[in-house]
Amino acid sequence: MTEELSYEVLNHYFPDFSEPELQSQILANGKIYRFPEGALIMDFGSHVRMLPLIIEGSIKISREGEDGSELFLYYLSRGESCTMTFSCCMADKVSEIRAVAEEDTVILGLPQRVLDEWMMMYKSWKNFVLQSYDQRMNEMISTIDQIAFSQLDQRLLDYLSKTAELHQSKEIKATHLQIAGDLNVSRESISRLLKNLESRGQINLGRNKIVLLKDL
Amino acid sequence: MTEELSYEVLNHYFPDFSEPELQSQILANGKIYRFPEGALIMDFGSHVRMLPLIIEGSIKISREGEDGSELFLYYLSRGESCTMTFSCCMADKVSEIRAVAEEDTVILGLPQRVLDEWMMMYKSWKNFVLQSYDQRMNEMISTIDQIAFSQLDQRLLDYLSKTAELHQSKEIKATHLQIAGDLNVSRESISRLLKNLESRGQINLGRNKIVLLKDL
DNA sequence: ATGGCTATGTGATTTAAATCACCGTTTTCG
DNA sequence: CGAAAACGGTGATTTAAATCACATAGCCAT
Repeated sequence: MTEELSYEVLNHYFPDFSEPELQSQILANGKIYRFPEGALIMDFGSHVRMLPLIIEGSIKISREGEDGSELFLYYLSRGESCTMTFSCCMADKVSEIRAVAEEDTVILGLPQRVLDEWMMMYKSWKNFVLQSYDQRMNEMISTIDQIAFSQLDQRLLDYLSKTAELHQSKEIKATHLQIAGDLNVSRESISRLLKNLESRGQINLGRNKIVLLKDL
Repeated sequence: MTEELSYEVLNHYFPDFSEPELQSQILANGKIYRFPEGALIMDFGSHVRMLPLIIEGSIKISREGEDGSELFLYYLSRGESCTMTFSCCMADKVSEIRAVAEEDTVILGLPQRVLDEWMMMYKSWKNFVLQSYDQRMNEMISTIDQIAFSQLDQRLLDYLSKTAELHQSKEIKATHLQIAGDLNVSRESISRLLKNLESRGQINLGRNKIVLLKDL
């Protein structure tokens, strides 16, 4: 959490940015930002003029319905970037999504201006951007699959395992209400399904806490 | 439907490809393919080595659930391209989606090899690719919104208006079963909702046919 | 026209999840 | 400390849509 921007940091978290010139450009133009857990990094409708690359920590991306309810889309973690933001910057549009720091998070912000220029100058930058798009596209498809084709119990299991994997821990720190919000369903449904999983020996429940037993 | 590949055709349908050199490259490397209405252009799991640009007609893109059921994602029409295919080509992966000709369709196929090269050579190509990603990303978000936040009646109305707009006609040629398939719901639900819309004076129903009155 | 598809209409029943209405328990904060 | 808020559990009821079970209507081919 005390990272300063340097060649070492850059090489460590983004080893794919291979061109030395790109590296100096990033160092020259990038700026480090820190967000404590829970901080709102970007919200629906806000203008963004900076692309965040995640150095340390992770970010939860979600979408808002008309009535203000929320839907979890995906997590971003170290070495990744926010493609939706890239789109926004390029087209100078307003954000379609909300980004909240899932843990204490350090990001490297790159100014709007350079993002497009670099596409035609540095192969590894271009590859990074295209790969990000591809990843996010696939996340979205998988989210659609879940909502359209799966029952709630499957969605819940998937959510639990994604979250456990992100934090590299079998113990998930969350309330039933938060989970229900992320999946855009009722709290009671989640409570009942969790109780069910517990009685089947798949998880242990505690206050603000869910422990996955076995491999989910 | 008798288009041959030429500068005129290219300039007409893809006026944004402004660099003369890019234009000759496209003419040199592109190949025209024709698909009759209903033809399967690409299927889940198939390998694609070509990016289709749509010259004439339109294509319906959908996603398949594990049980074989289908979900409509979006239409592509003239001047557009299939971003999902671009991703596949770049990463040499297998198709995640199905593409079916919605009408008689002419596409310009570009070989895998050139797609990436051109990104750093021609600004207008790079812009086209990034814009396509952005558009598709937004379509996906909107699909997610629909499934997650809307009731079936809203989804149906949205589907009907998208389809009417695509074909530039208030008359939609489809059976209730097809619509139900696209929305991944039961045929009976669609029949009942349509009957309802009819009784409220919003549409007229005929065999294999739905006519939108007013503006959807 | 007759018999056989395919499309549509509609009632009855079941189902997954939402909603409503409460509990008691744990945590937080004035 | 004690009150209020947050968290979690659980029954009862309602709801949107699926499913089941037919009926009827239009279309096509011999």
